[in-house]
Formats: sequence, C-alpha cells, structure tokens
Amino acid sequence: METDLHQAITASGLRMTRQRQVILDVLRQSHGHLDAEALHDRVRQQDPRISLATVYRTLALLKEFGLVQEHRLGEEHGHFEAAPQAPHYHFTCLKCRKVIEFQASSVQRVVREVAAKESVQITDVHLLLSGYCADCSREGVEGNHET
Amino acid sequence: METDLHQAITASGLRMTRQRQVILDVLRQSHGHLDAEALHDRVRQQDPRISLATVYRTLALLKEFGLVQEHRLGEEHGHFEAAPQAPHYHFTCLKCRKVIEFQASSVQRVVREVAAKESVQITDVHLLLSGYCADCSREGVEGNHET
DNA sequence: ATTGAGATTGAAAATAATTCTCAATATCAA
DNA sequence: TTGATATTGAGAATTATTTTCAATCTCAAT
Ligand SMILES: [Mn+2]
Ligand SMILES: [Mn+2]
Ligand SMILES: [Zn+2]
Ligand SMILES: [Zn+2]
Repeated sequence: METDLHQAITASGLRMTRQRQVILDVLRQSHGHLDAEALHDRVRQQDPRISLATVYRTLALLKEFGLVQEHRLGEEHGHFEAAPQAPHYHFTCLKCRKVIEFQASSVQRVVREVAAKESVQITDVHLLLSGYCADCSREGVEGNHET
Repeated sequence: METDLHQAITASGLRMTRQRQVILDVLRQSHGHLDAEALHDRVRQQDPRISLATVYRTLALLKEFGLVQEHRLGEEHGHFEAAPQAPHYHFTCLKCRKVIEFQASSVQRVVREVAAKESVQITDVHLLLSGYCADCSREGVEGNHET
C-alpha cells in the first residue's frame, strides 16, 4: 500500500527519489481529479523545489506502473488520479465542470465482447459522459436563443 | 443530408461560407478520424486558401451543431469525424495507433442508469478502449526487457 | 563510510496544439 | 447595389507538455 512504488521502481532498475514519493502521496491523499498545475501546487507545499517538469515526468512513470490514471474530461489538459481499487467512470458537467464518478459492471461486459470479437487485448477503459448536472440542467448544449 | 449545415447556420443568424461547406464535406467524405492538420491538408486540396485557424473555428461550430464529433484517442491532439447516424465507440492500439470502431447497445443502458441515478442530463458519450490490436498483441504496455 | 557510474532533477528553452487579434474581405437582408 | 457585420487569413499569443543539459542525487560495489 505504500511500498508498491519502491517495488515497481527497483524492479525496473530505476531509482527511488523523494520527488516520486511525494507526488504519488499527494495524489493519493487528494480526492478529485487534479491537473498537472494543481498537483504541482500541492506538491510544492511538501517540497517547494519540485519542478513542474518533474511532475509531468513522474506522472508518466506512475502511469506506466499503473499507479496513476490520466483522464481527459473535455478540457485541453489532462486530469490525474491515483489508480482506484475498483474501476470507475466519469460524468462531467459542461457548465460547472463538476465531475461525478460512477461504476457500471456492464462496461466490463462490453470490454470482453470487443476483446473477443476484434481479437484485441484491452488494457485501458475510459468512459466519459458529459452534459449538465442537476444544478446546471436548464439550457442545452447549443444555442439558447431566448432572452 | 447536405442542407442541414445551411439550416443550422441560418437558424443561428450566422453566414454560410465556402470554407464551412468544404470543411464539412471533406470530413464527411473522409473515412477515419482526422486531426486538424490532416483535415487542413485535405481541405486545402479543394481550396488552397483556407487557413488552419478557420479549420479549428469551423470544427468548433460544427461540434456545436452536432454535425461533427471530436475524440481523444490517447494522443495530445483531437481527432474529428462527421457525426454518424448510429452512435459508436472506439478502440485504439497503443502500438500502431490503429482505430477500431464498435457498437454496444448496453452503453446506452448505462447512460440511462446514470442519468436517472444522478439526475443529470447526458448529451455526449465517449467510450475509449485501448490496448493492443491483433497484429501488435505481443509485448505488454511497459518495458519489454528482452533483446 | 566512500566512490563512481549513471539515473534524476530544476530551469529554461523548445515543441505541439489551439486560440486570439485585427485588418481585409465576404455574406446577405434591405 | 449597398451597408452592417460576420468571417477569414496570417501571424502572434496562449496553453500544455516535452526536451535539453549541467548539477545533483541514488545505490551498488567497494
Ligand atoms: Mn475518478
Ligand atoms: Mn469513429
Ligand atoms: Zn453543473
Ligand atoms: Zn496495433
């Protein structure tokens, strides 16, 4: 639960650094889906010297290890979260940008079907729903031409 | 089938231009999922003066009209396709970048469930599977440490 | 504990993707 | 035909991410 980073790192012949540990720790403690800058800000509170480049580098590494997931939530930048125990998916509000997580076992069924039918090996599943949350449900996606 | 752009445009008090028509036409004729530069290249063959900025501007407009969809296929840039009659989803190979489209009616079931349970209004659904296609299935995601 | 090969980092530059600015041009209702 | 104004092209600007490289760590072998 905390040594899996050490494990992955050394198994790969890489080196354990304070930066890598801090970045993973911060991501694990943070609920929600942080972008690189937001993560950098929080990481700096633990160690003000860590650079944004190292945040990006470490995120790429943690993704390879399967310890971190990146999501595209409809914006021009990525959002990151520590890999959860059970897979989950996302809804994001086009107006207020709120993110709601949900589970749906039937998605795994679809994944198995596609894997079989297309003879592919599936390693990642991203389901993103977007629209308007309960608070924002009013106007639609396109043109509200009323006053 | 060809006048729906005129319709959407004029209904919005906008203006019909050669550029907008060409960009939509090219996208409709192109099978596959083009990024902005690739689309620009093809559009230029019809009209060499059209700028990349206009391609981006028009894609944004066509998305608002629901005539075009943008997908994030695991790369740092978007890919675009003309809105299909029936919804479909995507698998992309992490090695060769090939894209396979598939349908899965159970996804719509999940969408309805989430909409009901979370009281949200869902306007877009993106399901992206990634992994290795039949040709590329061999090494895993990370490190192949063999020769 | 010391050493050294080489992995990692910070800072800044570079690259990539997309958006914005603005003067020139095109559209379309009158 | 005209005029108000929407749109465009070109390039600058912005945003997100990656790369470069010299300085600094890490860790296995002394
Ligand atoms: Mn999540
Ligand atoms: Mn498609
Ligand atoms: Zn909302
Ligand atoms: Zn492949």
